[in-house]
Amino acid sequence: METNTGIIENNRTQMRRGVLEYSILLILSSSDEYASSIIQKMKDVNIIVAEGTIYPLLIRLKKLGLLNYRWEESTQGPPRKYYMITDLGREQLAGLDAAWDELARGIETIRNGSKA
Amino acid sequence: METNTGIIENNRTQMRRGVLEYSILLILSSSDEYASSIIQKMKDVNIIVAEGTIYPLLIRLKKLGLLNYRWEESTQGPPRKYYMITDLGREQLAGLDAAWDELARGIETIRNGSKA
DNA sequence: TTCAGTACCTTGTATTGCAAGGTATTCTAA
DNA sequence: TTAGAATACCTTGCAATACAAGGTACTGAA
Repeated sequence: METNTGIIENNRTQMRRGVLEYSILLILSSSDEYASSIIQKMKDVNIIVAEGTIYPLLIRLKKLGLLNYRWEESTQGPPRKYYMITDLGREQLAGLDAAWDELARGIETIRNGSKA
Repeated sequence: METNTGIIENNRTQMRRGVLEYSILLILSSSDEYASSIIQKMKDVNIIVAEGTIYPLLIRLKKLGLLNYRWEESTQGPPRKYYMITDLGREQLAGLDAAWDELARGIETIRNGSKA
């Protein structure tokens, strides 16, 4: 059992890594969210990400001017840091959309080539 | 000018990284190739990869038993090391196909969610 | 006042892609 | 025969970064 620390699981992780920032910007482009809710939304689509990954990343994207945040009280625990996307963030997101499309097209092409 | 060492280029690279092994296995699943021709085939679909990346990777995949190679004379230079995929390689490739599909579906879902 | 739940954040480690540099073979032209 | 260009192989060292693990702090209930 647990033979699955192999190539596949490893690559699944690698693939995820490539789209982390992209996913975050995508999620925030439709609504403001706080770290835990972003993690949950990603988990919902099987993109698993750890806390230790998301916090530094959000801070980095904030520093780059792609995100901002506001504090908001919660009735069920400590205050939440809601992140929102900036205009610059939306600009960059458009570029990432294009990058993703290009990659997906590339993979598709190789895949089809291997059927020929 | 050259403001493009920014988030986008960086992420484009990151995205590529996630699919390096996958692309190599895909390419080798349809024909045997040597390092330079793999690099060229990937470049053809806009997945840029450096020599210093591909050689260690091929060696690693060989060690893992996913690839094998044979030497072949060339009329235009030094002998070429042709890599071929093994049965184990094909098995793993199937897993990577699934991993890619899952990721692509996940991104697609988030994307559509952000239109709603 | 203690515990569980939620939310935030930091540190250290390990992986790994790539730039740069290096070796070797073949062919061509001087 | 020797110099250079083209092709092909490979290694070393650096930098980036995801994550596991560990830590702080606020809230409400028992």
